[in-house]
Amino acid sequence: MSKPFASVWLREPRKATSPGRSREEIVNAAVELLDEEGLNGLSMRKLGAKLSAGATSLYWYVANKDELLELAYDEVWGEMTISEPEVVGWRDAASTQAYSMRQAMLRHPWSADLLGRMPALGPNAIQVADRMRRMFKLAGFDGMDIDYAVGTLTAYVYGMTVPEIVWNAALSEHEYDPDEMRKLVATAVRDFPGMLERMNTDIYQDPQAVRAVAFDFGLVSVLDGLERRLVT
Amino acid sequence: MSKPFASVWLREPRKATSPGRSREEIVNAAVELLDEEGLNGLSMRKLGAKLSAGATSLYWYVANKDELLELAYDEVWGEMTISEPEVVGWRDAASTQAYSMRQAMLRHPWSADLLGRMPALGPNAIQVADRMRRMFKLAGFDGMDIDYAVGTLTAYVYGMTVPEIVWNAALSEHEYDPDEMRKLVATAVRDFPGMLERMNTDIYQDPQAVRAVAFDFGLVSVLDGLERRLVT
DNA sequence: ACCTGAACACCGTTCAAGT
DNA sequence: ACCTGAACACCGTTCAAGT
Repeated sequence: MSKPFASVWLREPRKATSPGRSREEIVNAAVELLDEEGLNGLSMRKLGAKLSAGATSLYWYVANKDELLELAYDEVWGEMTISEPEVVGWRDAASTQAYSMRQAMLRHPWSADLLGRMPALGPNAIQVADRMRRMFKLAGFDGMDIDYAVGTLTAYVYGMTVPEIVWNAALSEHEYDPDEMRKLVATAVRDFPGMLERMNTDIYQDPQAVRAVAFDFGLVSVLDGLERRLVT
Repeated sequence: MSKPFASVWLREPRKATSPGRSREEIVNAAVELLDEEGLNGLSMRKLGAKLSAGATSLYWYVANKDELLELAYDEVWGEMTISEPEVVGWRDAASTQAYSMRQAMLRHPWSADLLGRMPALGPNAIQVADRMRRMFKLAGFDGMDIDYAVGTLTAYVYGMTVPEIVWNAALSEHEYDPDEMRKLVATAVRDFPGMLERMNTDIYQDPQAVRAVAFDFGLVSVLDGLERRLVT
């Protein structure tokens, strides 16, 4: 109840000394393990083994597993790029940013899980937020509206990408067969005739392509909606 | 790799017989436990104890813990209401739907975590999707655009609400002191002068109010953006 | 048909002890 | 300063056995 707000980012890190392992090395190994085996694949013992160390030696560099995940999580944010809004204009920069967020998350599916578990307070996450603020400021937003715009765009990308990742994960556990999937979904949806309309589309033939179109549709809508805030 | 796509919703449930426990009873108890103690507070042993049963007797009703969570998750979707779009118009109905999604998730913070972990395939989730489709159809969307519109609105609400829940959870672990929080954030943000602008606003005095305004701002933007798809 | 307890293979984390 | 192994208190799940 009254213990202080805890996050790796609010503590000074142990200074890196030359010999032995480093926090950076550990985080890199953790990201690798997470990419290969998912969130459940990462245990302190496995990570220790990967570094040919005792499982508990990691606790010298990191207070606990959650801190380690915070550090790994921020690496994902570090992969998000943005073009300079000053040269390409804010709408282009916003689109680039949105696509790059989506791609970074898709590359590291475990980030979808962490997103719902811990706040993004790392330096990379903050840098992304800072860039987006500058972008929307340049667009003409003012005061708190800048933050609201950042929040809206970020929320859209999150909300679109997380279910995509979850869906990918569910599918990757077995061979994907469009017809079989169509039948399964038809079963789930049997009581809602309106939902059956979608059955005959090509969603199940090429889900990736459909999701890309869907992402575009929503992105354009969100950007149009934000642009509208500027003129009124 | 080649095991079939697994989800509670694609199996026939064991038919409820009169004596003994029921699946419904178990799910209710699970939701209660989740509300009280969060996702980590739910273990099969604890849930068993709550029902004064052996931990492993639950496996008669449910294949594993993930299935149980799927069932609990769908209960959250069951709490989302929508006004009839035919009487209030699609924009009003969409707003109501968005607020009610947000509220349902806020009432069950563990849903933020599940969202990034398993697809929502339960009957309640499907019913919500069906209602939203009808709503956007009435608005004038056509073909796949109906689904894209549903996806966009849903994504926005997710993406906005999940970080809100995560933030609430991080804060609820200690007494909230606006000034202390301001200082902590100032530390995290120290290298980004642009971010410091926000320091002097009232975000930290009344975060709840600010988040409500932020949600509105984005919701109006998203709906405006969707509306724009209709005229062009 | 339903429920049980023992057992297995895991966890994260603490801590005294080593170098 | 760094690393170790043993130990603790948990997990989810299986399964033979009970009623």
